[in-house]
Amino acid sequence: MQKLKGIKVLLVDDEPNILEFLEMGLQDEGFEVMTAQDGMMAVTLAKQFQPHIIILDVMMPGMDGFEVCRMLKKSENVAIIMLTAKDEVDDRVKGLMLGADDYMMKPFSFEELLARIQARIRNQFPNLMEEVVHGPFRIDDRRKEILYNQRVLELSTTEYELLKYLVINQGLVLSKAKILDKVWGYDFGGDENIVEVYIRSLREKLKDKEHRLIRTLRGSGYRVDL
Amino acid sequence: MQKLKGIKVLLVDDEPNILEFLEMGLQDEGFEVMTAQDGMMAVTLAKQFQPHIIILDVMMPGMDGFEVCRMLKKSENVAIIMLTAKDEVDDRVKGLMLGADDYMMKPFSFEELLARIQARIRNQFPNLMEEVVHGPFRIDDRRKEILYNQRVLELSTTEYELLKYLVINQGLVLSKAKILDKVWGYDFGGDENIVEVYIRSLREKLKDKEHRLIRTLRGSGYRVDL
DNA sequence: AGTAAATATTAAGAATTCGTGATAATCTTC
DNA sequence: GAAGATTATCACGAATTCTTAATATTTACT
Repeated sequence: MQKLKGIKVLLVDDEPNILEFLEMGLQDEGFEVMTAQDGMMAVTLAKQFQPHIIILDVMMPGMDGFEVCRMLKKSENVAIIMLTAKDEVDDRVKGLMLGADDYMMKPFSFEELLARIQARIRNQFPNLMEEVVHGPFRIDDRRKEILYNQRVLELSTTEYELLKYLVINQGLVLSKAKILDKVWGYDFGGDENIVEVYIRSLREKLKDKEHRLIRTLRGSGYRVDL
Repeated sequence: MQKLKGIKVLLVDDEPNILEFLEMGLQDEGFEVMTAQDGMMAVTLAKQFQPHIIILDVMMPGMDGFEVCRMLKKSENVAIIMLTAKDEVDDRVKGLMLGADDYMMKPFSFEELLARIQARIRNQFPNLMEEVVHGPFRIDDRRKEILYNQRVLELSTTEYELLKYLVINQGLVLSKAKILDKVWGYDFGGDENIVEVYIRSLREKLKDKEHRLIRTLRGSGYRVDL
């Protein structure tokens, strides 16, 4: 498995045992870890420590996880994974989770948490991975730039997000529904046609006239071949 | 002027005013700063945060500065500067200070503290010194001046702070929300438009007619390219 | 080949975001 | 307290981006 270097993780939970358990485990994996036991502390620490990712328990005395998530998402570029007990998950909670990037139900295995963290990092900070270069593509997320054959592509935000998603999942077939979910968000009401429109725009900018780079798999979706 | 980058400082004092004053000043100088208001917290934070240097007030309720110093010096590789009120300094205190690397008597000027910190760092972490020239920009934080191509820019305070923030984070995309947070403060109530207005003013003074120096990334923010 | 479904292409208008100049409010300085 | 600089607000036009919808083309299947 790939090792991530210099990734900062902030753990927030009111149970010291869990906190310590996770802290030791993550440090062992090479993460830089800090911990907070309540919401206020979490917000303060997040501003100071500037973590890449926050593992955030929903149920806490005082300011709860939702509140913390809302406050930080506004201004900080950080991935948030929410933790919740299994029996707390109803629709209301699910709704509130939406600000987060991912969520997990307790109890979970440490391996699972690790996998989720890696997935988040890959998604949100692909430049921190040792592998930033996907064939002729180079994704620089901090600059919000994608290079194709050493040339900067002039992309709108949506085009950028879409191409990034496609390239990162290079080799996989991605259905339009899935693309819509990931790039436009689960609550996008419009037609799937918009994906086609954007794919076309990307192909044009990539001079992919023959559709060899971004392949159409009729009935299944699209796939980037490198 | 030489600048220190990535130096972590932990401030420990029970007076929030002093704490805040020093924190802002040091952050302004480019240090990574965290704060603690009592001895217990200081020890906990020191273990997690692994600061290069600790500024430690002697007189605190609960665990006092000596105690904290003793505990940390045993196991952590950290420089400690102790702070004490002038009238507390007798021979007994001097004796106890010996564990520390340096000490200062209150009141002291910020400049003095800076000098001491720099001296300590030079001594204990000589490999961390760095020059602060960002391409054609030279930021002189003591004079609150920014030079662009050897010319002094005539900037208002806000313009100065904004340009400094942009230049220091050169190459990164900074959202307007984030800029507001960092330059105007988290509690600024107004509209994000003010960022646009100031960006415009900076572009004018930088003669950046083509927006090549300060680029707009529509929907994402701004980015300085050097 | 004929047909239906899926995808591609295009263009137009809706919506959003940004830039700009004017102006009001606030703070400084003499 | 007048003059000047600075900061903040506002409104509107310009520019870009997003979305939709209508039409064309391709593909799969009978």
